[in-house]
Amino acid sequence: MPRPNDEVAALLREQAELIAIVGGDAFKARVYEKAARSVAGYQADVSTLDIKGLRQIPNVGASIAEKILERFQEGRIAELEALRERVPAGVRRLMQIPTLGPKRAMMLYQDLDIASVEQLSTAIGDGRLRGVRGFGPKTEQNLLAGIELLRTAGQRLLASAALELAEELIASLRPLAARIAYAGSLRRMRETVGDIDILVAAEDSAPVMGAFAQHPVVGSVIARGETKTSIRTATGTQVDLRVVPEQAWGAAMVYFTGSKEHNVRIREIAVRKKLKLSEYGLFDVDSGELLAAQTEEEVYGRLGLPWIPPTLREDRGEVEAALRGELPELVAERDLRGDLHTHTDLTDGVATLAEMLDAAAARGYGYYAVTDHAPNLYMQRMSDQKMLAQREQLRALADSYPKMAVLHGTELNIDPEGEVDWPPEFLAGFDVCVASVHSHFTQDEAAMTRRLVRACENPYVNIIGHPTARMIGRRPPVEADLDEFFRAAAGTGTALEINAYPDRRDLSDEHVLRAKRFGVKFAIDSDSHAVGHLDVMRYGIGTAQRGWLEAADVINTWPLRELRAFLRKGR
DNA sequence: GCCGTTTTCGGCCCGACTGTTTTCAGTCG
Repeated sequence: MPRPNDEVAALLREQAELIAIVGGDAFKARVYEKAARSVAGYQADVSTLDIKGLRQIPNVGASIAEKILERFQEGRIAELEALRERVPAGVRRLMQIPTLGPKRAMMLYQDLDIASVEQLSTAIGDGRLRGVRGFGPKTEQNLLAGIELLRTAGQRLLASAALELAEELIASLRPLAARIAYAGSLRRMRETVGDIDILVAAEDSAPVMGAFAQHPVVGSVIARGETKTSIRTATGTQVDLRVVPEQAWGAAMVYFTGSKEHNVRIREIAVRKKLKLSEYGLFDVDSGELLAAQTEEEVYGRLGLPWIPPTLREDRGEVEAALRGELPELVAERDLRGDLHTHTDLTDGVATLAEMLDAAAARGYGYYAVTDHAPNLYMQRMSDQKMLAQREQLRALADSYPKMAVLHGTELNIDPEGEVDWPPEFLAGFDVCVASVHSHFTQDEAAMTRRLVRACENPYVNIIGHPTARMIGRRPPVEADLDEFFRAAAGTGTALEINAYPDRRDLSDEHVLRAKRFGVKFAIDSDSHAVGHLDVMRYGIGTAQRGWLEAADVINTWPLRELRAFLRKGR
C-alpha cells in the first residue's frame, strides 16, 4: 500500500475525530472516517491523482478531494490546522482510552482543563472527577483500567508499524551497506516491539551512520558512537543502528535477534563446550581462535544445533527440540493456498467483490472465500436477499478465475447464548462459515465458555474468527476456559482462526501453542477489508510460527479437496 | 460532507449496553 494514502487517511481520520470532539455535525465526522478508510484501501497512490482522479475514490467528494490536493500542494490542510488550534493533541489522545469518547474527552478539557492522559490519571487520583456530570465511581475505575492498558501496551509499537519504518530505513541505507537487515523482536515477529534494531555490515561505518542520523524520520539523535547510533523518531520510536564487520554478520544477527533468554541458553551450550559466544563470533576459550561468525547456520552448527528460525527463539523449548533434531517444519507464507475470511464493500470493506477476487488471484491463491458480515451485526444492514445476490454475482464471476476456486461464505455473529444469525437451512447454502464474537465481551467465564463451545457445536460453523476478540492495546481477551474451548474445537472439527490483522493477532502465539496440544486445526486469515489488507498474512504467519505450527496444522494450506472435506464437518 | 434504480435534497449504520441517571448520553461494533 502506498504510504501517501496512509498519511492522508491519518489526516482525514484526525479531522473526523476533531469534528466529533468540537461537537460538529456527526454525519460529517462519519464521512471523513469513511473517506479515510476508502483512501487507505485505495489501490492508486493518492499523491499522483488530480481532482478528477481523487473524486473517483468512494466517499471522496469535491471538498475532501480539494483537501487532499491541498495537502500535497501546500503541505498542510488549513481547515485541519484550524481544528488543531482548538483541541490540544493530548485531548485527542484521551480518546484512545477505551470507553472515553469525543464528548467526554472535550468535557474533561473544558471543565477541568485536562489535556493529557497523565493529567487525567492525576485528576482521578486527586478526586477531581467526583461530582462531575457523567463521571461516577464505576467510570473512574474503567478509565484507570483503560489508562493502565494504554500504559503497558501503548509504549510498544505494533509489528506492522515497526516493519514499515524498518523497511523504509533499510531501503534508504542499503546502498551504503554490504549487508543490512532488521533484527530484534521484529525479526522474531512479536506482536509489538519496544524498539527497532537494524544491523549493518560495512567496512566503514561513518557514511551509513551519517545517513541514518540525517534521515527525515529522525526526531532526535539519542547516541552516536563508532558501532552504534540510536535515534528517536518524531513519533517517539527508538531505532538502534549497529554496524559490524561483514565476517561477523551471522554471530551479530544471532546476538541482536535474541531473545535474551534464547541467547542465554545457547551461550550455556557454548560454555559447556569450552566455547565463548558473543556478537563477534564463536571462539575457543583456550586458544581464542574464531570458530564461526559468518552465518547464523555456522554459529548454530558449531554449537551442535541446526539453524533455529527466529520466530522460535523465545526459550520455549526450541533449544531442546533442536538438540533432539525435532524442530518443527514451520508453516510459511508460500504454503498458504487461500484466505478464508475476507470482506467486500457489501458490508464494511472498501473494495468491490471483483477487486478483491482480482487481488486474491494475483497472489496466486488456489481458493478464496468471501465472508461478509451477517445480519445480527446490525450496522452492516445485511439481509438474506443481499447475501443471495452476492452469491449469484460471485458464482457468475467464478469463471473468470480458472485457477482459483471462489468460495461463498459469511462471518456470523456468536450471540451471548452461542447462537448465530441464520437457521440451518440458510447456513447450508454457504461454502464456509466463520463465526465470531462481536459484542457482549464482558460475560463471565462460565457464560463465555458455554457460548464459544456452543458455537463450535454448530454443524455449520467451520471457523471461529478472532477467537478471544482482543485488540492489542485496546481490549483484553474475553474470559473463558480456553482448555474447554480448545477441546470443543478439536472435537467438533471447528478450526480456530489466527486472525492476521496486526492489531488482533488472535489467537495469540501462546494460545496457539496451547490449542495445538488439544489437536486443534487453524485457519490463518487476513480478515481483509481492502485489497492491500491481503498482505497482512505475514503477521498471521508470524503468530503461527511462534505457535510452532506446521503446514498440516493449518487448513488453508491444504488442497481444496481436503479443505472441502473439513468444511463439511461430518455433516 | 457524500450520495443517488427513492437522484440535486434529504437522508445518512442500527441497536444494545454501561453507567449514569430518574429518562438518557455516550460509546461501541
